[in-house]
Amino acid sequence: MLRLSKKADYALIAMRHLAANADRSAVSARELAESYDIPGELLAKVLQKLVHGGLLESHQGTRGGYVLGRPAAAMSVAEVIQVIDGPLTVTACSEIDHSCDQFSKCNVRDPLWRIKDRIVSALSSTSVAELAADMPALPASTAMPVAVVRK
Amino acid sequence: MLRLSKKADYALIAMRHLAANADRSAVSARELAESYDIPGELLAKVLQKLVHGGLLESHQGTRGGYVLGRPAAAMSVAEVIQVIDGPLTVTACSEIDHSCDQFSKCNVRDPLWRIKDRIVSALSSTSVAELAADMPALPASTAMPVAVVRK
DNA sequence: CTAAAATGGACTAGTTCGGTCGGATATAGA
DNA sequence: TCTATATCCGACCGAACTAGTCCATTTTAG
Repeated sequence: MLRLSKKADYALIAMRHLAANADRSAVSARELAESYDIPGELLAKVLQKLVHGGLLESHQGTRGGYVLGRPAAAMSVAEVIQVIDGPLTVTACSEIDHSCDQFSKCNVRDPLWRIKDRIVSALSSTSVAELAADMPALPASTAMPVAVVRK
Repeated sequence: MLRLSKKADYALIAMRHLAANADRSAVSARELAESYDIPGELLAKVLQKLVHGGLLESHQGTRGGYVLGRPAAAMSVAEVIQVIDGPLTVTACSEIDHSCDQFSKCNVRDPLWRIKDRIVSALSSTSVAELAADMPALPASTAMPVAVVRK
């Protein structure tokens, strides 16, 4: 699998939106949720975590909302994911967690850790700014010719 | 997260073992399970999947067991994982699955797919043979000086 | 014939995940 | 000062998934 969680997805979508509209003032959780059809209260949680992680700044009260905590170029996809889902690990074990039943006898740990490093580097070398630069703007309906979908 | 499943772990451990002992005759599921403290019947299922996927060959009956289906150098970690856990996907959506609620409005899909490609390439470029070459042999207790573990 | 092995389906307990609910606090603007 | 609109935060819930179990069948070497 290696799939990232829905919360992490939502976080990246929100970060990308805020990066693309960095000029505008704070954007509310509600506005983001409606723009992307994300359950509002869940997105709110995600945004709060991003605030705790220092990736966003929040402004409470009427006309409040969220703004990037740092320049988009200085925040990586890896950071966003880690703030939401915790440490990036491919295996159950890590340098500080030997609790896996197979730890002592495991014969694939080292090579897998090395693969993990490559994955982390792929995620770390992509900045939120790059996410935002990737596609035109939001409402510009991405009219790419969708390939025929067969079940 | 991005963690791979326990079954995939078990599969890799087994593949590595069989690659390292490719000279010997078939190894039984039971023997593998005992060597690595893996629940026997679960490992059996995993091995069966690997057979279906063509990565292993099985011999039934007394003194039966499993052997590599191809040279270890011709099987990648990516293949093993896919045979066990299905297609490698980072996002809920893919080229053939647009069922994600956010698909139409998603603004991070393309960059994430590109990251996925990098991950797949990391997994595809590591062969089972490399796994096996990585550490000495099995019982040679890896006496690496374990760093002090705190909490 | 028998013991050891793979095969394969059904089932279960536990955990995680996505999502919801409710209340508390903060604040801009009328 | 009052109110609508926000963030904040903890508790909760159902569904899906995961790891693991159980059991019955088939194959085959000795």
